[in-house]
Amino acid sequence: MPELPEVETFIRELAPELNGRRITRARVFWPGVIAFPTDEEFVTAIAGARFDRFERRGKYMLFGLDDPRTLIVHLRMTGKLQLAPAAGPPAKHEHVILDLDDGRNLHYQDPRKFGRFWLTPTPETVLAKLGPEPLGPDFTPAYLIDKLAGRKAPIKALLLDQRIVAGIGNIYADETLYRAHVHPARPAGNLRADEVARLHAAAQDVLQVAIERCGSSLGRSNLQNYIRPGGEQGGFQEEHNVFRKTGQPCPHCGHPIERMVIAQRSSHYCPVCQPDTR
DNA sequence: ATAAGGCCCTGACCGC
DNA sequence: TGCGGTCAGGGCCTTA
Repeated sequence: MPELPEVETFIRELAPELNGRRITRARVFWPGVIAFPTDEEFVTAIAGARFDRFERRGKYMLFGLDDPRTLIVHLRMTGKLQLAPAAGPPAKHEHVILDLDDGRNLHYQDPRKFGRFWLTPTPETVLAKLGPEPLGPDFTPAYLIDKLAGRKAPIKALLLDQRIVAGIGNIYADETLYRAHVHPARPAGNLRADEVARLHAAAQDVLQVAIERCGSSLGRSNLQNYIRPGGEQGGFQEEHNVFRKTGQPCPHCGHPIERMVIAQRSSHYCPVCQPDTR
């Protein structure tokens, strides 16, 4: 599932390919994917625009056009952008195709149909509720201590809350908690300051290395698997310690990794290295 | 304000 | 082999 490192990889790898390219035609095969404006308006309005800016905010991709507008894409669970030579009819689960002026197509595929596109001159309205970037200057230990203070929700749930910090999903929340030796179910407000500081550092370390490894490719099927825009896999799954490793030995102590559900999400942790001190 | 649960989606997987 | 039930989960919504 695409989280911050995967989305960052998409942007980094698409930017040099798309920069300066003009969209000659847009096709939408499932209207629900266009969150704003309507799908018909989207198709008309984006034709002729040229890509010239590329950013990421949390798990959102921002494609700036050569006018005040920005194309925003969120892949949610199973969305994929792939750059390929123009082909014939749309593949299965293909919801958007942008024809480029170099003869290639930008394909959007999403089996679960959770991902969304926005075309807007005011991207801040889409991104308004997001917390700070976890690798940016506003995400400090003091900030995190303040945001968690008094909260009774499990720390895992708050790491997933994009209003607190933007870009962490289920994979990197579990890996962060493991690295910080914090049990996922502990009430966030009960964490000591040094534990929150460890979480802050662990989140930054995990995300930084995951970006260097171009994200995590895993999943039970090719459909769900995260694939980079040119078709290559990421590499960080080889460095996962706990995520989807239930029953396998903890890399540190050897105790079997356990699984529990928190905030309706699977959580994987080592009960020895991440003691439950609730 | 916070916490918890439901919803959207569909392919994979499991048990019979 | 076929079939029904369950699971996966990001963001948004409703409820308490």
